[in-house]
Amino acid sequence: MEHGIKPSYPRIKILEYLITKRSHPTVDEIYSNLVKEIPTLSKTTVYNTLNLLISANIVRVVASEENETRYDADVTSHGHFKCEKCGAIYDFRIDVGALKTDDLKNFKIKEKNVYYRGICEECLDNIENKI
Amino acid sequence: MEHGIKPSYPRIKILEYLITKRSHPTVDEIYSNLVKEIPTLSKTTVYNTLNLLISANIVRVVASEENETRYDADVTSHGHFKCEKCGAIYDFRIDVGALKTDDLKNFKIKEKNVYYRGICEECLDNIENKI
DNA sequence: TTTAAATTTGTAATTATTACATTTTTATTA
DNA sequence: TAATAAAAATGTAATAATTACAAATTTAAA
Ligand SMILES: [Mn+2]
Ligand SMILES: [Mn+2]
Ligand SMILES: [Zn+2]
Ligand SMILES: [Zn+2]
Repeated sequence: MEHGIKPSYPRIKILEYLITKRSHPTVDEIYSNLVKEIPTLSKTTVYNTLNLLISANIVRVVASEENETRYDADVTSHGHFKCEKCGAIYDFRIDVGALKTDDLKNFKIKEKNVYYRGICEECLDNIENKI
Repeated sequence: MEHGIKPSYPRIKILEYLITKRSHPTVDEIYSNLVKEIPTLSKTTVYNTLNLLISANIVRVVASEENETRYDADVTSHGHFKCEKCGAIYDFRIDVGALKTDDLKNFKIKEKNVYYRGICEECLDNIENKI
């Protein structure tokens, strides 16, 4: 595994889950799905591994207003949209660098997050079709 | 109180705390400070009141990566910067409307959050002075 | 193969938040 | 004003997320 982390089986599977699913899952989602394949997996290992991946900058936490921590293996700059109907978190492209932030000119910015909330296209369509 | 909420004493004090302090406090901070003045205050009341103010759109939750909910009585559009040294959350002006988001053109956006993390000017100065 | 180091596990502790029944306060009406 | 009803606040218990930590297991090194 990259960044000097030893690639144990649980670690590989957890990162693989994040990369392939791209659902910005919670610890619970990761654990519930992987425990089928790795019956000895513990939730503590999921927490440990995610925190390890975060300190290695391979994984990021999705900023949100909810008190549910969601994880993302895409560490490139992009925004998140959470649908309040279906709960899904969508990625979207956004040029965060284009934003002028004079107020922070003497601050050291390490990470930028853009988080929107609303109703996704699919849920809007469903509402229309019900009428 | 605005928006049809009856202005009880705890409600007034909680909103007043948010407006005057502007520190984006946690429930714990609000409770710990106000209980000095209102000895019968309960933490549940703080939670109830904040949730009430949120549904009335008088108060917003600050989006972040931490699992600590922080509240803000400034519901106008602005960004938040969290200093990882001192923990303070700074407001900054940002023109969120300037961001193009073609990916979300068929989505209904209800709320936009911009959250930065890094080191604030004051903490950077302190680090320099120690050298 | 022995030994040491790293990783994983399970349980307990901590913390944040909500649920809910009871009490208190406030407003309404006789 | 006194009785009543409605709203708000309180305290405790329940739930859920996360971390702490010691013991067990696995992996790597000698
Ligand atoms: Mn993402
Ligand atoms: Mn603010
Ligand atoms: Zn949706
Ligand atoms: Zn600082």
